[in-house]
Amino acid sequence: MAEKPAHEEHTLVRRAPTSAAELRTACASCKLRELCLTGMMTDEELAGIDELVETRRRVPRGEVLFARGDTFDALYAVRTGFFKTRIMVPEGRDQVTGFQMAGELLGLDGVANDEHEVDAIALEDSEVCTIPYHELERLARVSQPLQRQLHRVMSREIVRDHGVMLLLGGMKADARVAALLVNLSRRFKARGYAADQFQLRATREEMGSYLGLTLETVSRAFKRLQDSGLISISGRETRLLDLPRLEGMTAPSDVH
Amino acid sequence: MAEKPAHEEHTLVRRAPTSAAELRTACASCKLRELCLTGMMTDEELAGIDELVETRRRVPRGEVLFARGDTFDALYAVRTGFFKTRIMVPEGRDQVTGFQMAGELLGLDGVANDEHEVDAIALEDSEVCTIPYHELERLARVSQPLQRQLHRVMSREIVRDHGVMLLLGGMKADARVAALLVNLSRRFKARGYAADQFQLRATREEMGSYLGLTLETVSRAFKRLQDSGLISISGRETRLLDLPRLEGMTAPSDVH
DNA sequence: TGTTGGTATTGACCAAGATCAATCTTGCTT
DNA sequence: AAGCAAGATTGATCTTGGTCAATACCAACA
Repeated sequence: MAEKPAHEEHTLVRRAPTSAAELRTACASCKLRELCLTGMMTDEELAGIDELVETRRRVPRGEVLFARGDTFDALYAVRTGFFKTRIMVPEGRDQVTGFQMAGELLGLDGVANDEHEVDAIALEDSEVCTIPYHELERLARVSQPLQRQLHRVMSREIVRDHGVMLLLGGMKADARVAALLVNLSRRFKARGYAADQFQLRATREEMGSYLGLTLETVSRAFKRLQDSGLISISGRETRLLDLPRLEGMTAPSDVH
Repeated sequence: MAEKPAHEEHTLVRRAPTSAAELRTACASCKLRELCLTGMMTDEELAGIDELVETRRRVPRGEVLFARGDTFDALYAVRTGFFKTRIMVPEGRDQVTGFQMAGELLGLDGVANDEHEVDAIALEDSEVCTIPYHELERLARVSQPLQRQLHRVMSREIVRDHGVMLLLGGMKADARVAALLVNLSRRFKARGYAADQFQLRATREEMGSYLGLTLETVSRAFKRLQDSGLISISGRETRLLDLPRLEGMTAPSDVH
């Protein structure tokens, strides 16, 4: 996973000339908008937002979109592809804090201290919309629906993290893995993809890091789920054979 | 811990008549304001905010400030006291998602879906400021500094949750307990209290639930920390004898 | 086509922490 | 002051998942 040479390209790529036609496909015409920042906004309200998205940017697989310590000045909306965010802890292993797919927002952690707190890395060739943050705040002062939506998105991130805390705090290995699969499934479904079949972009190690497990335990959990006929896996291709039962597993155990 | 009769009082208490003199002690004169929502704002900016805080409300120990499912219409700033938030999972044990002390904000999780996602419970007799959320949004559209601060506070919550995920994902029992103590210490210090001596309001069970451990393990971890001379405890009174070493322990272990 | 490096599986062993259970404290209530 | 209940401590097992290590798989590439 070559992550070294990517980072310097930032400014280069960000301002790369884009055809006018391409730029026209901003929020107003974006298929993902109801998942993204402008959800719930009427067409008139959207009209003024069109120029919000400065430009798009390609992020090849393995490359860093932003890194911890980078000064924060923009959010990124995933247009296509798949990302992970992670925290590098000095002297130790890093930890994955989340996976992001099309229509989801990256970078909200940077608002707190004007610098990013995590690294964001593409797990497959991806494309993001760059949303200049000061511009966004300015518009959010003008447009109440946009303000509303921004706050909702931030709050949703908080709620999501609570879910992960629940998972890490109380669930057993198999339940954690099942919870991740169910979660991905729901998100794919919300985007119009199949709920019961998708590509797993993360490695065992990345999933383990996210779930608070070792890669071996993740591997064994997958095996157990397979043996009980709940899922089937070949390569990256993952199939959820019994979604209801998988969902049933994700109830936190009686621990504590 | 009697949590039953509290809840119905909500509306009663919220609108309880407050003396005009008391109401004057709003954000502008609040000693906690630099920690709270209006931090970084100049006095002129604050002038218009004075009437933001609708009223204050007492919450006796053990009582519920808001519960999961309550419709969300206000944030609460802790003025004095100590709270926990928890998620009740049906059929199972609940999990503590955070502890909140004076100057900290409660209820941000409610923005996402217009209803609260967690229960907030006072761990000691407390007092909160009620901040009507629509009013806050309105003001945030007018005042850029307030908008800024609101976003920062939300982002900080996200970053904080990442810290907990790190803790739950990778640290051993003793390190988790040490991390909690260090965290409380820093927050007390930021509020002008002693960094190395304070009252632990949470029970072993509550701390365990927050840390993803059983109460027995928390108890044993405390013992080990005491035996190594890092802390001393008598009743609720907790003393941190070697803060640097405690901080040193909180590095996530090499697990995973 | 074979080599290589990253990824995944599988097994044997071990340790941290959960579980079960028996006191011991502490703070309230009457 | 006595009695009680909630909380805390401590000990004896048991289980889960971490650790170490060997091997298998698979795609990119020379």
